[in-house]
Amino acid sequence: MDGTVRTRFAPSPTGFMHIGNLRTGLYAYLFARHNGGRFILRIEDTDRERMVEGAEDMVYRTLATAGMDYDEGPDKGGEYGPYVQSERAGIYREYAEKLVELGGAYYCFCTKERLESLHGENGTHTYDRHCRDLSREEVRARLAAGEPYVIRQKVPDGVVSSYRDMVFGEISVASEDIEDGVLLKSDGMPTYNFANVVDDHLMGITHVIRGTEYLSSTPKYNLIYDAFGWERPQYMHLPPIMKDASRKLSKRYGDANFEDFVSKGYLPEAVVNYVALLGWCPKNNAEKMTMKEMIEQFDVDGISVSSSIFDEAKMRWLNGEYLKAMSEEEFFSVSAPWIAKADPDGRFDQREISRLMQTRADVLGDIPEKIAFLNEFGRYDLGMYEHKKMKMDVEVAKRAVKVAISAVEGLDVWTEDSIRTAVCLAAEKEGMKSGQVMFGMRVALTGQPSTPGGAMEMAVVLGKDESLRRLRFSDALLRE
RNA sequence: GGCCCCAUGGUCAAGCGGUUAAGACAUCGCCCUUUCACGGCGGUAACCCGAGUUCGAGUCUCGGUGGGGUCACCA
Repeated sequence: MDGTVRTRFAPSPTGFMHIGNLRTGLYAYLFARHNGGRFILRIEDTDRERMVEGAEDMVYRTLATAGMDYDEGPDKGGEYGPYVQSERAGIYREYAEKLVELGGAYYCFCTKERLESLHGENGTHTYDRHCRDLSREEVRARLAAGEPYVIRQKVPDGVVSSYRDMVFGEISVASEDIEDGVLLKSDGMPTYNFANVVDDHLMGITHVIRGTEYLSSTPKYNLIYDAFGWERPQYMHLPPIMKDASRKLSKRYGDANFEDFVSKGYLPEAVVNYVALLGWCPKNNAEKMTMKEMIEQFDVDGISVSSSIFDEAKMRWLNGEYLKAMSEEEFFSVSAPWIAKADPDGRFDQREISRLMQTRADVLGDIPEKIAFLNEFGRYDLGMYEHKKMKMDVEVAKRAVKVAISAVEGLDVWTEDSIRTAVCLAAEKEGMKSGQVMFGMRVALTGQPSTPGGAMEMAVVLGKDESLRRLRFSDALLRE
């Protein structure tokens, strides 16, 4: 032990990485990096039935795109491997047997039927310690006879197991409230709890960072450390992230998972940034932070004890901040695929569209819908021409569109400036306010009540031919 | 039900015995503007309830209520 902080992220490969899971890993990562320590990835696949094909790769991919680099892991190696629990089965058995020797565990031959008869009224199962005091000889004989068995923890009587959690403080549970849980299953695989204790110890984990679902069972695991004579790690339990006031975000309902957000057009760094804020507030109260800043600022004092509700609206806002902070070039490179969805043939000026979208989209996925009018233009509701403040109605619009057509049809140079000059001049000649002409022109060009830019910008994006075609179409529509 | 934990605006949250109870998102209004945005300015909005402790309580203690977690050969 050289005092180096070592934390681990230990997901089980049972599906997508949801936001709550990601945050747990992120805090473990930030804590390790903040303290100049090491961050370890361990795959917990002791439950073969729930394993999902490809889920392990998803873990690697997610960590990579989230920017959480680890020092040791299944695909990275390290001196404490293997880092996949299914490859460590022999180790757990060895330690379980050793714990029996040490008096901290015992063999149990109870059948499933017997166990089921123990079920309480509320669906609770409390093992009655039936096999706890079997004689050494009997155990040996039944083992030799090949009877199936599990190894259970022998919880000492009359003690209160307590520890100081880094975020929740003192937690104590009396031993009469702790069951003699299974450590090694009849298939020879360890239960999650036992594998965790053994692995965390063997891998030199100094700080165990995980969700509050383990807050009240930690005293039980500590008893195992004690029985082995091992030093206990520090614990940092994290409150849950909720979907609403009473439901947790969960994999089962397909809630909020990282990859989904990325494919919806969220920037990975924005998602990570937002998730970091759910349950943690840095001393300087900053909200938009780079990973580097988060590492610098990360502090246990800022972690909250109460649960928080995931708010996509705020994440949208944060994502928009990231988008706006990009250079035009950077934004173009990330927005281009989304622009192409609405304009697959590249008929329009993609760079110009990108420029217009940068301040108008919070999420890249908003882009196709906002520019759908590029490829979809036809009859539309004339009510769009109504605008009290601009003193617009269909009658004014008829004149406006006419003026707009006459103003621009002879134009050789097609830029915002040249169009504006021509339109203003024509409006003045007709005794109209230029704003009215432009308002009418914008609607006539797009058939939309709201557009990602003004009339000049829309005209430039559409180009002269398409602009005139649309203005004439609208002119005809208006006089029907 | 037993045990453990939690409780500041709609949401994220600051606050750690004395504050006009921050800030952000959302929302509303105004300004800017050729529309929509962006941007700027401003508004509405909170300490779950009840007892204590204290000169003084969002902050400490206890009780209640509400919510979450856990009680598996799942993780």
